[in-house]
Formats: sequence, structure tokens, C-alpha cells
Amino acid sequence: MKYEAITIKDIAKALGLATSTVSRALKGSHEISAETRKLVMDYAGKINYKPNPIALSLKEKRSRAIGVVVCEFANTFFSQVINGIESIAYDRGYHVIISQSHESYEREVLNTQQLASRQVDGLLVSLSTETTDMSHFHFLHDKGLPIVFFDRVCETIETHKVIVDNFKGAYDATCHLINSGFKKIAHITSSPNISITIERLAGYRKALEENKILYDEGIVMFCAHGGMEQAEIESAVMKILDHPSAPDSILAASDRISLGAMSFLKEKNISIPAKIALVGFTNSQQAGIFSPSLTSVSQPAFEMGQVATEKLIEIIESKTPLSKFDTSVLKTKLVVRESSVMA
Amino acid sequence: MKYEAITIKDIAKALGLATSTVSRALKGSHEISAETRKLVMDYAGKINYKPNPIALSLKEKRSRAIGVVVCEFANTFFSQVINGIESIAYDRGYHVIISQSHESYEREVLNTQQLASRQVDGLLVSLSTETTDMSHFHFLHDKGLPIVFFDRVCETIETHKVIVDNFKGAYDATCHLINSGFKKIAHITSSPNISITIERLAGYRKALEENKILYDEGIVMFCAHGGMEQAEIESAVMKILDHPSAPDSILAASDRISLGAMSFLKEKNISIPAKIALVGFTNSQQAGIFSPSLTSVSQPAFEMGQVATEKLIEIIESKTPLSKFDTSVLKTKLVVRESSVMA
DNA sequence: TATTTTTATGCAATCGTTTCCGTCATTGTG
DNA sequence: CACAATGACGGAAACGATTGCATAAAAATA
Repeated sequence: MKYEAITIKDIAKALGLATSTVSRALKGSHEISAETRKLVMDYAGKINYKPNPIALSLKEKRSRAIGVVVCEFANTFFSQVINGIESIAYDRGYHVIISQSHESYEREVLNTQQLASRQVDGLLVSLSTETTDMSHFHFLHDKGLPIVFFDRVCETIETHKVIVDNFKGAYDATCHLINSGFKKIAHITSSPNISITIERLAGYRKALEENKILYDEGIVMFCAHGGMEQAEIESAVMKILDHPSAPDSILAASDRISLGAMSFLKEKNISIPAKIALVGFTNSQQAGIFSPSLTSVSQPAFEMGQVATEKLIEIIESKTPLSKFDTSVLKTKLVVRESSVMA
Repeated sequence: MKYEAITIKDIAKALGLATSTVSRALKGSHEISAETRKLVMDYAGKINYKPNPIALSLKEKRSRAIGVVVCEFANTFFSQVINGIESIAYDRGYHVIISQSHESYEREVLNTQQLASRQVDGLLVSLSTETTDMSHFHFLHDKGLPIVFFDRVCETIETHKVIVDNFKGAYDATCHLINSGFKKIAHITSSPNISITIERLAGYRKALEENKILYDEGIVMFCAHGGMEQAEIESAVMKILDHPSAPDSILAASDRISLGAMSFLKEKNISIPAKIALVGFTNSQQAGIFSPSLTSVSQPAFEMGQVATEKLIEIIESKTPLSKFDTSVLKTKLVVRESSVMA
């Protein structure tokens, strides 16, 4: 079952013209007489001619497609980023192909290669937690494929990057806990090898230091899979609860970890914030209807998607190879709710 | 900045063969000698040759792309459906292009046309709440473009459809409320013109009827935009609360409406379920950590995406036009939590 | 009027791949 | 030995669109 589209040949035949004439008329070339142009335009409009984008892609060696590599989009943060991406991409005439790594290095590599062989014009990438070897991106980048990283960026590739001020986000959240009277603040974070983990950890440490609180490695927990497995979150929470120093609060460094930790604490009937306070990085619109409502660091996800896409299209459409790249740093926002305020 | 891929011509030139020979060797044609085939295969492997999918698409008149039309994917239900879609599509060698209507008829039409002109091989569609005129789908369907509807389906097009048992979902939820002692059950639902609204309303009415509870139009609220605007949900909740018959419970018919209603009730400090009970259709994994935890009708969203995609690929790849189409009906599951259980 | 310039259009190559058809050499058959 | 059958490969068209070049007619110039 094929559905046959109208081609330029059909128009040419119907009007007794050459395809080249039709093509030129359609683009309003000046070397076509006004009457021929009108004739062609009118007829094309009448039969609803639409150029075949595949033929165009082949000719122009560009697909007008952007590939997106994220860990997953059933995640408020990333789905908002993707909304931002689409809002710009569609406006600029690109379509968007999304692939999910589910935090697996192997799938990330596969997806990336898939997209590249699909001839995407550029890639928008947020690394998986497992990724330490970036050679699949280096390879493509060296070949000239435009890439922009967002959120979880790759330090070793020189290109545009878009992140939030993770340091300040974690710093503000930690200071808030300290100012609310909490003294022993644990930290559950993602895989130690991704950029956001490092930056958030640094912000956390800085806040402790400024407030003369000793940094204690024993209550900083890393989730190798970024919380994709609820078990790793639960184990982290358990270790914190069982820790001899009796932490009174937790800073959770990602959407998944925040929600997973909250869910586990609730299941175990551990009262928040009485027994332990919780501040999470999350973009969930539901943070307010949780029990208790969750104090959170929220990120301008939609904007991040927009900026990243604009930057990518800038690279794609630039005539000459860019030599200067920048890293856009967006602001986070701390929203204080019940989970971090002592009764 | 272009990144030049290796073509069959490069191989032909390097090996002193014709492109036709290389092409045949690569597909293991029997009319190529074993040695030539090996030569070509080895060389292609060595230089990592990948066929150009765009050229293939042009030749074969198929894009190996599936278009998805949904209202939005920053919605747990749809993001799960899309995960199901991708899981099948990628396995079968298709890529997926997603577009969001944001419940706007106009954008749905635009997106659909966009996808069609992008030469997708088929369409996976869930209608927007605004849509009453389906002619954009009729047009494409008549031209032979394979379409499968899921969730919010179009009755007037004969094709495969995948839905859940909306009638039973609403019926079970309503019966549960009745059995829990609630007597005056309001219903907040989506736009009256989409299939799920009609089916869920019917299930709700059936349950009332069987329990000899009078159906009261005054406490059934429709949200024209399916809850895309929080205001319409809030107005519906207000009307229910102010209704002279003093409803004691609400059945919310969608993800957005459930969460929106809950959020509003919480904001207004209206206690659930003491003042009013709430049962919602939602696939949010966070239903359990809401305050109170939310009794919900959850749908096999992932599976729905899988089934729909399999059905679509079946149509796409069938040699002869199909004449028999079916509607797959999946089961919903009622999860009872705190929001519908009297203290 | 003869020549140049301009205008409007057609022809053909191109993008990367497949595939129909033709061709050459080798082998088999009568 | 003559001819057909087979095997192995090359040439070229095709998919739909663009574009450099050629060319015809018309207009402008000498």
C-alpha cells in the first residue's frame, strides 16, 4: 500500500514543460517568465504539490533532522527539555528524532551510531550515567558532525554546551538546609563520572565548608545508574539512616533520586522532615502535592532545550566552521516547601 | 561543515568494480562469485561502510519512519505509550518522529500534514480533545497511508485501533467508591467528543444505575481542553463543591485532571477523602507519594504503544491491502490507596 | 541587415542505491 | 564443432529534485 505523491515531473508533464523549468518557477527564479511562473504556481497549488523531502535531502546532503540522545524522557526534566527542543526545531524546519539510552553506555553508543547513519544534521546530547568513554562522540565530532551537549556534558569535546548552574543549585539547597537548622546533611547523587554530579557535589561541599561543617564521605552516596534502579536509591537511603553520625537531612541530586528517596521513606513510614529532611532536584510539577510537599531545586528545562537547539542550528547552518564555542549557564531556582522545614 | 560518508562508489572505485557489482555483493546476491563477494564484504567492513538511508528511501519510496501524533508527552501516560512504541519500532528498523498537538485541533492538522509530507510510512495517532473533524486523517487514509489509532480513536476510519477497556475502568472505579460508602459521586472528564470520554462516562453511569443511584448531569463536568488549562479543572472542582447536592467524591477521567484536581484541593486545604474522596485515571508512578496517596485507574500504556506499533507495521509491510481490521482492548487496573477510603 | 545580447527554456548530470538488461567468456550439449 | 546455456559482471536507468550549461527565439545594438 503506497501512497503516491505528486512530483515535479507530474507538473512538468501536465504543463508541457521541463522539470527544470518547473523547479525554477517554484522557487521564483528570475529567469522564468512571469506567466510561466504563475502557470506553474497555480497548478502546483491546485494539485497540492509538496516537494519530496527525501529527494531534497539526497541532493543537498542534509536531512533537516536533529537527533536527540537522552537517558529517558519519561522524566519530567527531560520531557521539558525536549519540549523546548521541539519548539525551536519545528520553527526552523527541522524534525526531531529522539533516542533513549536508559542510562546504558552500550545503548547510548548504538543510538548515536543509528542517528549518525540516519544522516541527522546534528546531535543534541546528554550523557548517560554509565558513560566514561566518549570516543563515539569524538569520532563523529572529528568528522564534522555538529554536536551540542546539554545538562550532562562532555568536557573533552570543544563545542557549545548548555548547563544550569549546578554548583549554585546544590550550594543554595545546602545552605537552606543549614539555615533551617539541619546539621548533618547527607547527599545522594548520581554516577560520579558525569558533570552534574561533580558540580553539585562541589556546591554541596562549598556550603558545608562555609558553614564550618565537616565533609563526611560516609554520608555521600553515589548511584551508579543514576537511580534507574530503585534498589540503588533504597540502599543509599538505608545506609544514610543507619549511619552512626545520624544524618538529619538529605540532598538528592536528581529527579529520579528525589522521587525514589521520597517514595521509599514514605513506604518505610519515616517521617519527613521530623526524622529526616529532604531537598531534591526535581522538575516534577507534582512536587507540591507530595506528602509532605517537596522542597526542590528546579531547573529551566524548557529553556535549556531551546538554547541547546538554537546553538546546534547555529553550528549546522554556519557556512564556515566555528572556532569559538560557549557554555551557556542557566539559573536554578530553589522552591522551599514542607519537606525541609522543621515543624 | 559536512561530514562525508563512504558510498558504494568509493568501494567500487577502490576495488575496480562496478557499483552494481558492489551492491549485489553486499546483499549476497548469487550472481556474484564467492571471491568477489568476500573481497567486497571485507573491504566494506574495513572502511565501515553504511548504506545511505536517504538514498534507499528515495529508491524504495519508503522512509522507515513512523510518525506519532499525541497531545503531549510530558504526561506519564503518553510518555509510557511512546516508550512502548519505540521499543518495537527500533527493533523493526523504524525510527520514530513524535509531534505534539497540545490538545489543539489546528496543531494536530499541521503536525499530521508535516509528517505526511515528511514521507512517513505510517501514523500512530491519539486525537486531540478539540478534534471533531477528522477529514485530515480521512484524506491521508484514503490515499493509502497506514494509520493506527490508540487511546483516543476515530470511529469513522476503518483501521486497527488500540484502546483500554475504558468502560470497565470507570465502572470499577465508580463501584469501588460506592462500595466504600460514597453516595454522591461527581465526575470530571475530558472533552465530550473524544472516545475515551464517552466510554468512561458510560461506565460511570452503568455503575450508578446498577446501584440505583440517580445520574445527575449537574455533577458531571467536561473540560474542553482535557485539562491542559488548570483553570478549567479548578472551575469544575469548584462547581462540584458548591453543588447543592453536596457530592462526597469525584471520579477524574484523565491523568491531567486527576493531578490538577488533587493539586487544587490541596491548595484549598480541602481534605481528601474526609471532605471529598478522589479516584483518578493516572499512570503517574508518584500516585503513591501524593498526600494522600491517590487511588487510581492505571492503564497498560507501554503495552498499548507496543501493540499499536506492531499493528501499524503489519499494515505497512503487508503486500496486499488489508481488509480486516481489529480493535485491541487492553485491561485497566484499579489501585486502591488512601484518597478513596474513609478514615 | 548582421551581429550581439538578453530572455526563457530544455538537457543532462548529480546525490547514493537498486535493478533491468546486455555482454563477454566459459562450460555443456548434441 | 557449432550453438545454447550458464555464470559473472558492467552499463545505464530510475527514484525526485536542483543546477550548470547549452540553445532557441526575441530584442537590442551596430
